[in-house]
Amino acid sequence: MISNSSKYAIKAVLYLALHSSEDDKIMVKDIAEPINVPQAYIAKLLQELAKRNLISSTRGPKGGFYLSEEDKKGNILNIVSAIDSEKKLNACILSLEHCNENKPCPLHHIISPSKTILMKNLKTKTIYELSLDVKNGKAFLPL
Amino acid sequence: MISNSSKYAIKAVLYLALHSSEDDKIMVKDIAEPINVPQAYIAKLLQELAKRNLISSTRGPKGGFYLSEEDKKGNILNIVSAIDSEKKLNACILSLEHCNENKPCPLHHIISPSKTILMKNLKTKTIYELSLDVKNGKAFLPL
DNA sequence: GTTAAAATATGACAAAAATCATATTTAGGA
DNA sequence: TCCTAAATATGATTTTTGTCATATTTTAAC
Repeated sequence: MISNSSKYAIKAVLYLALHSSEDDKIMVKDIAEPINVPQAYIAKLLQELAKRNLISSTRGPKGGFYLSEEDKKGNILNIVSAIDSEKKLNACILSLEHCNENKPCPLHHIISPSKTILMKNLKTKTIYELSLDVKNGKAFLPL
Repeated sequence: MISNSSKYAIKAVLYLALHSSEDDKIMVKDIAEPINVPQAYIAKLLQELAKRNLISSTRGPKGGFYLSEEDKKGNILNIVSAIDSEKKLNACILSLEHCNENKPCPLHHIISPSKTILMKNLKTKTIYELSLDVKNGKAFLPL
């Protein structure tokens, strides 16, 4: 339901939230190591996020990836949606089709509460707020 | 987190719960079609479940798969565990390591409530109870 | 016992996801 | 303006997952 790629992307974005700014861009090679994801792999993911304006980047010397103030207002669900396909996300965790509150499949009531909560939580907090938790010692890195 | 194979297995088991008994075994070819899963594929999955005693089977003429009374007391989590690896199941939905209540990663509180609920729900109801929901019109098939 | 009907075991093949490699484009600084 | 440092684009390779095929074993019925 949530791919490995998404998880890597989340790691990278949180890393950027904590360590980058418009004047302090970070190159892929300096992101890959601390978050423990292969460089070529995370590069591809970051490029995709940049293309969708979820993170920012500039090329050339002194270039790199960073989060603008606007970017920091984004949420985790945005990241996951960008990497995984929309369909996968909306699918029931057990991918049952034609299944809803009115005409539930036998598993609907088993699955749907957790899905509802997950979706809500994934978009409630901003990237910025999540990074604050780390600064305040309420949460810990590395992931 | 929950593979396609698991979902197919669940479908098949629910089908067996509704249509089979010790005196009424069902051959793979008669399961594959109604649940809309390739025969050779579901066969492999059912064999795995049978090996782990989550469902029952006998070979030869008049043979087939079925659920014993004991089998019907099982839950969905058993099925999923048998097909997907233990590690995958226990992993955080975002597969963050070394992450717990005391030392949560930034996403822990976003993820863990939904995971807790899912795990609980997956083992609360028995296969039998789920099949009753269908008989009573509280839930609907096919999935 | 022999036969036929079923599951079982094994493994080949295909598709998708994850990983890695390389050539191209852009931007800053000498 | 030219060189170099960075992202970007593209796509090749590997691994995992899903799908299919076939030979073997077991069991019931005659």
